[in-house]
Amino acid sequence: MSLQDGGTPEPHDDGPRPVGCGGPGPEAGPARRGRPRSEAAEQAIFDAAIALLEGGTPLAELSIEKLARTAGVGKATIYRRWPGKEELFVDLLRSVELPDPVLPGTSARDDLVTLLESIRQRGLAKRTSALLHNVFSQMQLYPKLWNTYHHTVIEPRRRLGLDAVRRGMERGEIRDDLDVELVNDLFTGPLLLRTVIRPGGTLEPGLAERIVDTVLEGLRPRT
Amino acid sequence: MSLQDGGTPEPHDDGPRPVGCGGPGPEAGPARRGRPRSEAAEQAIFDAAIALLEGGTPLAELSIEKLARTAGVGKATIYRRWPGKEELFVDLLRSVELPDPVLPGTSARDDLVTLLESIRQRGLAKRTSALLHNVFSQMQLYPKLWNTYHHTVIEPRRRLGLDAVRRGMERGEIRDDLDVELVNDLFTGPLLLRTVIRPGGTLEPGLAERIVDTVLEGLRPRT
Amino acid sequence: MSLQDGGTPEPHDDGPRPVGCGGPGPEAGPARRGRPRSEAAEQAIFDAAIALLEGGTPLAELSIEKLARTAGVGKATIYRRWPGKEELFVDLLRSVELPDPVLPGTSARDDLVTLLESIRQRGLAKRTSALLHNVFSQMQLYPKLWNTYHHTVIEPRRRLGLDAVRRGMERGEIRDDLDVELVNDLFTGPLLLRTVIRPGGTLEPGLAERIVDTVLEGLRPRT
Amino acid sequence: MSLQDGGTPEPHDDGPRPVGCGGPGPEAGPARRGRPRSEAAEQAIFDAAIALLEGGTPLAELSIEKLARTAGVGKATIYRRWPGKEELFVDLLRSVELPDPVLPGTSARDDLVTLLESIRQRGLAKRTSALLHNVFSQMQLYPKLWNTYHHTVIEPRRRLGLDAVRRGMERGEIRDDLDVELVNDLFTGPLLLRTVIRPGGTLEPGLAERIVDTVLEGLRPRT
DNA sequence: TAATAATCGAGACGGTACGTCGCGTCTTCTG
DNA sequence: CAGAAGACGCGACGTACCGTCTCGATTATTA
Repeated sequence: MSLQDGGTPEPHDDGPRPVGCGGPGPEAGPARRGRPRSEAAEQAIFDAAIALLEGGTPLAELSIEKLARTAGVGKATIYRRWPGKEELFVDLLRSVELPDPVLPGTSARDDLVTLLESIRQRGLAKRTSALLHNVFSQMQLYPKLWNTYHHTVIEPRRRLGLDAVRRGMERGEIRDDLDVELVNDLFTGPLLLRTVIRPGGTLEPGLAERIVDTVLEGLRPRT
Repeated sequence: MSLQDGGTPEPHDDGPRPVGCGGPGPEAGPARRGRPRSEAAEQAIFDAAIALLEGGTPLAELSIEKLARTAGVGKATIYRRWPGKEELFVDLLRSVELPDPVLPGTSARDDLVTLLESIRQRGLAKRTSALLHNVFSQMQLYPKLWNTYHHTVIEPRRRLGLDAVRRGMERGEIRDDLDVELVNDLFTGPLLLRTVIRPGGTLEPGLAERIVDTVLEGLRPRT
Repeated sequence: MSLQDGGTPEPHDDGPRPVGCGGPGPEAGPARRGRPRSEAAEQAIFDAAIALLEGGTPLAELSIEKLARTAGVGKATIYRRWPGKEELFVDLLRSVELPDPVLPGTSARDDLVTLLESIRQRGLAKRTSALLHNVFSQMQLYPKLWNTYHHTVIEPRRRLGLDAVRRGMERGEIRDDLDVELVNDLFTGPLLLRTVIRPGGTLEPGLAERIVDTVLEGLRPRT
Repeated sequence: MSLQDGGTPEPHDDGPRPVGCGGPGPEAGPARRGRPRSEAAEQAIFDAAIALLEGGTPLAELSIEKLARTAGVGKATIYRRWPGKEELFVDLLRSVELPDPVLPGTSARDDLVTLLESIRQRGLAKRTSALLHNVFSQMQLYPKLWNTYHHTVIEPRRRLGLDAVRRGMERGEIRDDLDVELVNDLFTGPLLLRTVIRPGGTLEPGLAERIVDTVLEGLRPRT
């Protein structure tokens, strides 16, 4: 599925239309024929989807039929772009996702705080935006949607965390006798718990710092 | 929703039928008239649901229609018992859920290890049983199903964790200048992360101990 | 296709529903199960079809979708009864067809005049009723519809004509050295020509007598 | 509809293009600009249509879309030439229709036999050619197609028949106290009955003569 | 024992959505 | 310009489920 290409956030297209160049320059393309797809229609579809989701429509009830009607678009125009609902939602989701954070690299603590803060921000955005909250909280229904989201959004950030932990171990900031994967989960687990599993969980400011510091220091009373 | 009554695992019934007794003997009720509901039908419905889910049917495609057909049961027989799919699944889920663990109370570490181990076991059960994994991993689609599961399964265990942490603070095993909720999340977050958010995550034996000990001790290198 | 059973003008049904008894009495049936089909719905479908056709809708544009909408009926209710448009139209057509004429048998001339007069009447009915005219004049599009109509309506009347001609030959009213089929066509051909092939053709009163008498007497001038 | 012009068998064109000359040289017209229409495309369309119809496609299922795909032609290229399916079929039909017969004029009998024989030949051609039979037998669906065919093919031959009958009356070969229209229908009706209404009807050699002679002589036994 | 009443499997009911196909129009690029 | 290619909004196709509603038949309690 081209949705997992990870790099290009371009809309999906596995139809009969020649997928284009792949070459280095725009002059290399075989000049795809026929009327090009309307960007306006594409935007109308996205807009309608967001409007419906913000209007309270649950993801499970967002039918292609209603979507086309709201967008003033033919159903075929949607099916021409995405094979089904799931792929459409992946694009929709990616179009509003925050970009990967840039880690300062000054220390393991700073990196981890930055990373967790970006997760918190995303969680807050989800909370304020009915759209994202709805989509994300119900996303596990759709395996393809979930997998794609996992590969393109979750996994890259997980790697950021793993790298930060590894660097911290090399610098002596973190014990190096521990499993890197486990250590990473100790940081991200609590935050994701509040964001995804317990959607009502509080994501107050400073939470990222508190988690990082508490995990780093441990819970034992200091004598 | 009567599904949140928490205590009685009896099937839902908000129909015209007098709700009956709940008492120990048949003489306590107003003696409901007419043909009693068939337990065989009920079991056939559960069996069919489990068979279909284990057969690979995604939860989203498990229609009432197909369920009734597979179970050899009339659709009305299903709707007479549950208002919809979600409520049926709640009952189905509860019927295979493990009971709450009993904490030894000997120390905060022991309590938390016991609690996390029970979560791990449930995760393993989900992994071996295609049924539960399917239901749980896709459950967030159905808000009611999710809420009910949250209230009846997740929340009680969260309270167990909170109590264990609080007791640990009182006993001086855990720093008491920390937020109890946060501390609890530090323990359960990593495990739920692997169970729910990252379903491929490893749940190897000893994971509970490792999480608890690492979080308790912190990540700072010991001099 | 049960539409060619010729005898019973009952609606078509080749679905999963057990077709019933076939036995001699109504008590022999295996007591078909489930909710019986609604006669009201059936009538509503017919009414809507007639209303639409009389309202000027060409047969080719009479979609099942519009029909269901007009009748206030689900599409499945239509497809449950007829496999497609053609079979529905056969029933519709038969429901307004005139019954076979009864031939007096007094003479070949009387029989043939009666037969042709009934064809003329049907043609006139078609002309006044936009419904029948539309259906019939465009019917040849649908091979199944045409075949069924041919077998159940046209062919029986053709046999009536053949019998009348044969009796006339036996009685000495008609030369018996001629092909019966050809003779019959000499009578019915002109009338059907005006009715079907040249729909604007005149079907004035007395036409049946004139055709029969002219064909019987021949065109040669009497000396 | 320009399709009823009767004379020129040129393809329909009511578009913006100046209709051109018909003259022998390019200097006679207003010098139409731009690329001229491709005759190859036109032929490809006809060929594709005939191939599909002979391949068994019913007229009702011969979509413009499939036609263009089969012909390797853009849909616009078809719509540029004909307003719709019907007009295309008229041209298609005319391109394979036999020319009007030339009546010998020696006697009413000879004229009528010649005329009926040409109808019989057309019927036979239809029977051997799956194309024409399909088109003609299903043509009544399309009112415009039917009307055009009627005006350009049927009506001229009807006039031929009427003239022949009239001449026969003037010559004393046919009783002149009869309605000319009726007499004509007596001849053509039986043959068209077998050709169109009862497509399985036999069109054996000598049928034309037998019909004409029988109608002329009448059915009364000669004493 | 007979009447009553709620259940059973079965399936029809009016709807909504599915994903596909064809309509006739349009918009792009190539000849 | 006309050519092919194909996207556009639209609407019908035939199927699947939704949740509700009759059916005849079954199985209890109550009279």
